[in-house]
Amino acid sequence: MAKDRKIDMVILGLLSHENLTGYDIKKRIDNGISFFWKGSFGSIYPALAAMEADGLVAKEQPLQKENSDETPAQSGREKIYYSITEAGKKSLVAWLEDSKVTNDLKYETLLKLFFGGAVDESVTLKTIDDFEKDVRTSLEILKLYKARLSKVLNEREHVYYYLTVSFGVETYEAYLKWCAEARKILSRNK
Amino acid sequence: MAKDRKIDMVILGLLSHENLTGYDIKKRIDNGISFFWKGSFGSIYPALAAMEADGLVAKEQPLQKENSDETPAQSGREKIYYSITEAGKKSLVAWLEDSKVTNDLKYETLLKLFFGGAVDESVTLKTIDDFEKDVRTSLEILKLYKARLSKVLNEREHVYYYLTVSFGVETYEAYLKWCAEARKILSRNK
DNA sequence: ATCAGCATGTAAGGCGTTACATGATTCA
DNA sequence: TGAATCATGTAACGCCTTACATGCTGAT
Repeated sequence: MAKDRKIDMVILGLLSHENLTGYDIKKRIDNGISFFWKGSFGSIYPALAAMEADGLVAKEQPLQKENSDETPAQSGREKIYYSITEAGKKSLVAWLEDSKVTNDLKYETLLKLFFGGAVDESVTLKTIDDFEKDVRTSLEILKLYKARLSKVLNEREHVYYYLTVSFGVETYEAYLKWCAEARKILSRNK
Repeated sequence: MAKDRKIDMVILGLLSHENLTGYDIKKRIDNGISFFWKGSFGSIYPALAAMEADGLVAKEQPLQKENSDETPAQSGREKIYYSITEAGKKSLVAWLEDSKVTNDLKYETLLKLFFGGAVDESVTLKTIDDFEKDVRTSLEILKLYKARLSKVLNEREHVYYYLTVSFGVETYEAYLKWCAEARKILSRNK
């Protein structure tokens, strides 16, 4: 009930660095933070519209094309850049300073594991293998990011990105450790 | 769009062990698997009703009270036990065997960290401290569970529960390790 | 020429939360 | 007597996903 759309904060946070289009925002989410947050066009565009109405973001005036004497429209899909307003910055800071957080985790993998008693052990082992494969792939990418970022840690802006990636590496390595243990225990009990 | 209500599987999984009321189901979720899955009454009761209509679960005939000559109703809130049907078991197994899983993680803590550049470092350090406090509390409980369960690992039914708890312990310990690292890096850059 | 990627948006509908309504029983 | 816990359910509403609609641009 309480207005709680976190996607708003993601957008404001990204816009606090640079002006972006809705499409850009989607790419930033997918490439940078997708391992702990997701967002779809169906949530981004409506959020941008709502926040513009609330004065938290503003459409950037596109540069006037000099060699056009007619109406500036007529083009189909044109980029719309958004910027964060002062009110938007205040809203972002208020959220950052609010100590209330909800970390909402839904591991379907663990759910399947928890109810593994209803099927043959091989089914559960397959679930673990699939999970492990995904984790290995993601972990490699995260490690690349981490290595790259560790070289520019002196620049303050990169520290926060580095720390989230580092979080990913730590948890994913814990996942792998657990996968090995789980496989051992399940095999032992055969 | 595709019918994908995971709460159904949680309920079917729990009912595959024993007959339960909606209230019991809520308690099982809260006490046993809340660190990787959540469920509210507002989702449990409608799911039970829908699954009963679909023949996946059935209302258990409550035992007839012997010393009641009148209509068996008249009592206000009476427990309603549900059992899993054969169709329900099939549905549960089909889900367990389906290799498609989605682990949906939303860490608001990491989101706040990622955008920490917009506020003073002390704010971000506070976010980390709060997170760490929660993790420590939960970890202690998980460790108790793990110790208790490790003693009954020979009984097959406990293995799956043990493994999910073990997952929790591994990841929570990784969280703590990360908290220490994060604090160090943030302080260093002051 | 056609496909992938760029780009913005809407529509339908599922899923889930919070708050509310109701009432019994147990315990301090 | 009053609070907490047990117990079932509904109502309102918010958030998000998926699929669809539309069309440009650049590379193969």
